[in-house]
Amino acid sequence: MQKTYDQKVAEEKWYKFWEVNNFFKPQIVKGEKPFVIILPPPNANAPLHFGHTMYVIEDVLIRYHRLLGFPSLWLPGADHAGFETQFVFEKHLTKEGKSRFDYKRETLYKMIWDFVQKNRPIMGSQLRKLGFALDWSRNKFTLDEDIVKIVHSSFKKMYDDGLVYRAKRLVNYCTRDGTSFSDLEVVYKERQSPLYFIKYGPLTLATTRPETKFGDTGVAVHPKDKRYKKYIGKTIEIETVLGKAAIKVVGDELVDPDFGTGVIKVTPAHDFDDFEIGQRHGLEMKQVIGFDGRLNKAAGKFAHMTVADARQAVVEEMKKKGLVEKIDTDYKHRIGLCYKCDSVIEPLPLEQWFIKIEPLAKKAITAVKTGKIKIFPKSFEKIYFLFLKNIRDWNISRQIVWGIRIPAWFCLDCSGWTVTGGANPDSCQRCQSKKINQDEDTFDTWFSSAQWPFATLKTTSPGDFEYFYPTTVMETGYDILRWWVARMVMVGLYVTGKVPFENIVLHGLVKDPYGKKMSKSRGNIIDPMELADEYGADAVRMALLFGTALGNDQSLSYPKLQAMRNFTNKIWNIARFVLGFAPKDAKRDLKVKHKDDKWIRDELERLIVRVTNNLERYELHLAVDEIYDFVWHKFADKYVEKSKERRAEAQPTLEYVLRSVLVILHPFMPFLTEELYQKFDLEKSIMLEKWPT
RNA sequence: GGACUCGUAGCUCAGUUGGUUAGAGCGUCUCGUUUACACCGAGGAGGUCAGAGGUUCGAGUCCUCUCGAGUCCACCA
Repeated sequence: MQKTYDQKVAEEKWYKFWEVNNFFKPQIVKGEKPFVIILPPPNANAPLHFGHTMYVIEDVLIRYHRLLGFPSLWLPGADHAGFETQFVFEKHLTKEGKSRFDYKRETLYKMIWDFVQKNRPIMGSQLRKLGFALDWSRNKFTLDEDIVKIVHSSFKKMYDDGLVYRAKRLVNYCTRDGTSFSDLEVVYKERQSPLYFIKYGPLTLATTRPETKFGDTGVAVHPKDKRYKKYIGKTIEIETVLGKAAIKVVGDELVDPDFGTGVIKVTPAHDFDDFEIGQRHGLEMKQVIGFDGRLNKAAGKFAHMTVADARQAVVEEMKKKGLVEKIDTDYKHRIGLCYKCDSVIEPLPLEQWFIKIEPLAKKAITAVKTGKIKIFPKSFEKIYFLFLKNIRDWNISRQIVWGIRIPAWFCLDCSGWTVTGGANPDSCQRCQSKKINQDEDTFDTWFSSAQWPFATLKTTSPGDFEYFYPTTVMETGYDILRWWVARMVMVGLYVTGKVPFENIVLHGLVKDPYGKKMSKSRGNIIDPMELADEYGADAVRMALLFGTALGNDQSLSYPKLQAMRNFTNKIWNIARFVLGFAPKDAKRDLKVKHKDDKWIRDELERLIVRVTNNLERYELHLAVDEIYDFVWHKFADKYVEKSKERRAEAQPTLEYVLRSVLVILHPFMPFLTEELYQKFDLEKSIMLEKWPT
């Protein structure tokens, strides 16, 4: 045996070997329960980041269950990640002096598609580099045609069941570019603008936007504000520039009693906070600014003015009527600007698709309460329940191109909608008019990813869904428990009638060595692939598991990486010692007589029990700790040392323990263990071994 | 503002349902150049488990409060 372990050679050699021999493909055995994990699909737009290395937990579970003899499937895929991908792509366009508005919808979509396809092989090779036992023959993408079909049909089912409705929701709209923008695209800047103190009947309120007052449908104060408590729930008479009006006063926590006078006007159609307040108190939404950036006829004589002109005109008129108490000209606040043209972003109400989520949420709560789904660590159940109990209807429309287009057609004649399972209708379902246009919007990315467990299995091999669904474990970061995991439960239950997975396993975040979140803007991103090159994939895997309890965050630790690299070296050298002994000299007497042999075999037995128990509870860090301690301090330091005095007699035990250790360690360190296992000349892969009991 | 997590040896973190002298890795100190390994071995030092109070025969582990760190949500993915 070589003096040192060459991890690079081993990593490439064995992954190819496993893949070529189809070891990652499960053998379907009817009647036998399979073990199934669907890989949380990484965003297809970028290489893997450190968060993705936590997939190692899934790999350990998959490899462990394969050794136990379960037909085990780990299904890979990629997510189109709507907003984020389009945003990243536009940054590339900007570098070339272009923007998304230079292209037609279809062209833009195709360009992003190509951009994403270019990245996908990189991602694939990275997942391989880390040794992940993924069944590549079942690889899926959220925009695969067959997946899209399923997403469409789920939407249709919801629509037919009356779970889908249209409602207005505010979007960031640039009236100059004539389009809406995602939050990522809005640039917030500090601006100085006059703060007007305006008389509203008995009250005085402060606002920077007097021109939107025609859209006011309420006045809000803090519910505990003693000054105004008596007005809450009452309707007050106010004098306005357009004459007398009546308006309701509501109490809402959102109001800051210390700001201005502690009274704000509520304009649900033109302010995000006001929209929230309006929703809570059932206030009407009255649009006064149009998509052309001008006031509409609700503004009376101010109609057709631009927002800026109207503001001045309204203030002048108010001054004349004595409605302006004072003007604070020093007021500074953050204002949203269009990242492209620097215009002020106008929050405007746009009709969008919503899903009535409460009935689905109730079933998702029950699934966990009754134990059909278990959450590890259990403490996350609280968050899960809290989210589902307070859930609000799900807005699934997105005003972007990169995504699955919503299969709904609007009729210009009867204003009705025709929703299909994807097919293009030739006429309106309601009035048979041919004048129909498909909705421009695409689905929220989470709407498709919420269907991932069944959408994937329904579109791989025939019979897959019936055999592998419900899946066994959904393992992912706790940060997307609500956005993704809870929604998978809801939509999965709704569409298939079954839970999408039986266990939810949540891991924590990987932060930089100083405990800070890794992010591009901080510039503290560490490439996991570089570390895998330096320390070896096995060591990186172990370092991620060692010493971090499930669900807890960890800071990347170089000492830990070193320790695990040293551990690989230790095992390599134990093997060198054990296998370096000429086998012909060994007494093949398997009867254990010596107390040392008995001791180490007992210890091994105990280790197996503990590791097995810890794996069953998803306590991987404890399993790793047990193995580390056994291998280094019991096997190497004690048994191997003492065996030197009676080498021939100890040889069978040395070999036996080493081989068992390799099998136990294989889920954690697949490359090293395969490399060493091969030295036993057993002419098979360690992946075909049995988990010792 | 709401919720959650964390605060245990110099550093990074473990410590299942409360139960004997609180553990690991790294670092540190002493010794050791024994042919598996210096990416090593033998041994040692180091903690009033953030603070205060409470429940209990017994608390790092449960409850309350205080202080500190971080994350999520409140707008969005």
